[in-house]
Amino acid sequence: MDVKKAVLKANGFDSFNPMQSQALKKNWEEKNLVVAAPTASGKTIMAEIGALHSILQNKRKVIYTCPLRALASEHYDDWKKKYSKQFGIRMAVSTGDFDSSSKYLSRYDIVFTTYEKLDSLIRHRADWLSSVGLLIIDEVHELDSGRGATLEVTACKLRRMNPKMRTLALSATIPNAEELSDWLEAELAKSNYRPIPLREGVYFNDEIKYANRKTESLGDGNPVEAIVDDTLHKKKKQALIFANTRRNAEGMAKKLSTLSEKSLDSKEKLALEKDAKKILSILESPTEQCKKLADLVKHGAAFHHAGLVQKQRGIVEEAFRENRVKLISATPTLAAGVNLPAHTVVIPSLYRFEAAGMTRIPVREYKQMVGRAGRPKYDKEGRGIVIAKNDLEAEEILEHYVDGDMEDITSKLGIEPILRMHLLSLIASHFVFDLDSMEQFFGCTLYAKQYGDLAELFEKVQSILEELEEWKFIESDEKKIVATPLGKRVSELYLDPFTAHQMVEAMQSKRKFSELTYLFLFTQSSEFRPWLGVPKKKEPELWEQLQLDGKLLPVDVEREMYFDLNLLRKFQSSLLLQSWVRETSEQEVMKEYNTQPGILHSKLRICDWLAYASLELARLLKEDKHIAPISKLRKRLKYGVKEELLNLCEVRYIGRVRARRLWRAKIKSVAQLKKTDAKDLGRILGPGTASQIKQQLSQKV
DNA sequence: CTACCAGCAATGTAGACAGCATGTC
DNA sequence: CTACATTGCTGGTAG
Repeated sequence: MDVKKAVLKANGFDSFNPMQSQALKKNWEEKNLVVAAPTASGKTIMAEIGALHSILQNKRKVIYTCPLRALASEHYDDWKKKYSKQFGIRMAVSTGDFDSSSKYLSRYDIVFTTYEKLDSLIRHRADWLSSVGLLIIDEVHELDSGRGATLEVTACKLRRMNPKMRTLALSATIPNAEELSDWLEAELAKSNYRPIPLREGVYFNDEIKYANRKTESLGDGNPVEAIVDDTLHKKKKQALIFANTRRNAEGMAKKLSTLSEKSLDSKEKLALEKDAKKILSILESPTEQCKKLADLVKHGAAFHHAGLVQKQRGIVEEAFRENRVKLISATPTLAAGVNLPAHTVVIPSLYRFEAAGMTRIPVREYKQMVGRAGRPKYDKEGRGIVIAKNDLEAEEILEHYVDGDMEDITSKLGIEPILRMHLLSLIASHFVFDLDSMEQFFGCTLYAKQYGDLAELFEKVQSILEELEEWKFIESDEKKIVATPLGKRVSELYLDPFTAHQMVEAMQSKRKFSELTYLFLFTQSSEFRPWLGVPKKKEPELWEQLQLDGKLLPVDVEREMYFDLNLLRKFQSSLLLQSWVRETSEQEVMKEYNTQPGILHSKLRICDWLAYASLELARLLKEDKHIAPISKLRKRLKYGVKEELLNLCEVRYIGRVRARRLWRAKIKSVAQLKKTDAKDLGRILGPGTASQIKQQLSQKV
């Protein structure tokens, strides 16, 4: 069977594009391969060919790994549609989000994971991993990011476990791609090809100056409005605007909604009304943000950022894909996230706030955003336009961003807190058991390739080892290093060893624990970062409360207030959670803590994981007194309820709102619920829900 | 004395991965 | 370091 032909057919193409032909000339069937090409150049086709070849020809499993859960499931859906039935290929997703129970993963031919989940699978010693024939690493340039060390270590682990495994890495067009292919002992295929031509330009003084220095005049007025007006009305296309803050994204969408409204026909308006309604119905009661978004969507505009709940993001994305929503104004969520191209991409500012203050974004990120321009099958070309403040800046942007090279990729393995976590996992999984094996392992990293000298790294490693030993996660003598059972569990739970140490210390202490003690234990961890911001105005009040509640916290407040710059933010984060489990309405929580639904949800998710992890540690350490309180707290966090409602929440279709409503109607337990007449129940919860619940309760008996 | 406003200072700022076992309003 | 929009405060002025 000809794999190449099959892939072409599945994608509806007659022939390969120049980038793909070039890559296929390499010895991809035998050797490792790095493909460095622009976003949307059809790199995935290479992955598909590689995967099919490995499964059908070599009868070996494939792992596809990438930085985002959404990306993993997007590819899963797509590949499943194209190949699953036709070739009898079994596929599964394994991310923290959606897990096809790890045990059964061995039955599948392709497993889609995130870098972290793949690492976690290795930590859990999934034995099928050693029968993998091909590892596909998407977005390898992520090696340079904060999560790069995880990818680096994970790739090294898997390659060492599995010397016969081949590696296929897909990268942006970075200048030092050779270095990367050297590290992976791979062939390199580098290309600048784009199926849909991209015209990059800079807007200033009512005109766009393109890379070839040709210009296009637009109407005058506000730059973004002029470009969007041109895109929506003159060209009848869609626009994507990348704002640098959430507030900007919302403001921009609002300002531009008068433009998008003009390009809607009555059918679209009708469908948008439905979208708006859906957006409003997702939370227990619509927050300000929901109303704002719903209102904009009616006008064919939307914003998109992490403050939105996943489902709302999904609605916006779908409405854009189906061309009802004409413009989206988004933060970088959309640049690296799901594939949502638009004819024209506008970048109002290349600056973004970071720890160091306002800084200009890397060229790589600019290319990432601009790469979203041009919808396959709809557009003949795409446009990526930056707004400049003056002539000088316009020219400078053309040089540095449009014509410029992306930054080199450098290993981030040396970052200490992350190194600490991976070092423990290496020991726990027996990749490292003495100094020799340690040198061997780190010798295979990109870090070693780039820095040559490992002395500096080993100095850090040495001090980390001492720490880990002090915390009783490892034991070592002259000859060997081994992980303790505690250390092994910490590695499996995927905790930062320091977090685990703090949990252990606190739980083994004599202190009394209250709800807030546990919550702070979770929020103080590095996993919880970033902590909620504390408005200056609120600071004095919060310090005062910290003095009052200080005794409840598992830290020495008197001391930490001088050493820990984030103490107040951690404290406030734990108050947010406390407020949630005390049944403050979502709307009120948002207002009081100046946050957004999407943020609350993601924090709750993290907290649930930390709570589970602390529970596991308590079990292992036989600190039984913590088991019941943490279990209870976990459930309360899940539902956002006081303890008294937990019983009712056990029932499906009953969450925080309905449980409280029942309680007020004097129905306080499942037992009482069973005794309640269906009609009475209907009066409290509505007839539909009542019958669903009744049905469920009768089945359980 | 008060209502109002220009002008300037202060303020705040993106995203997202990990465990485990199944079902919200 | 290389931003910028929004909010809040101050002091001045007109009425």
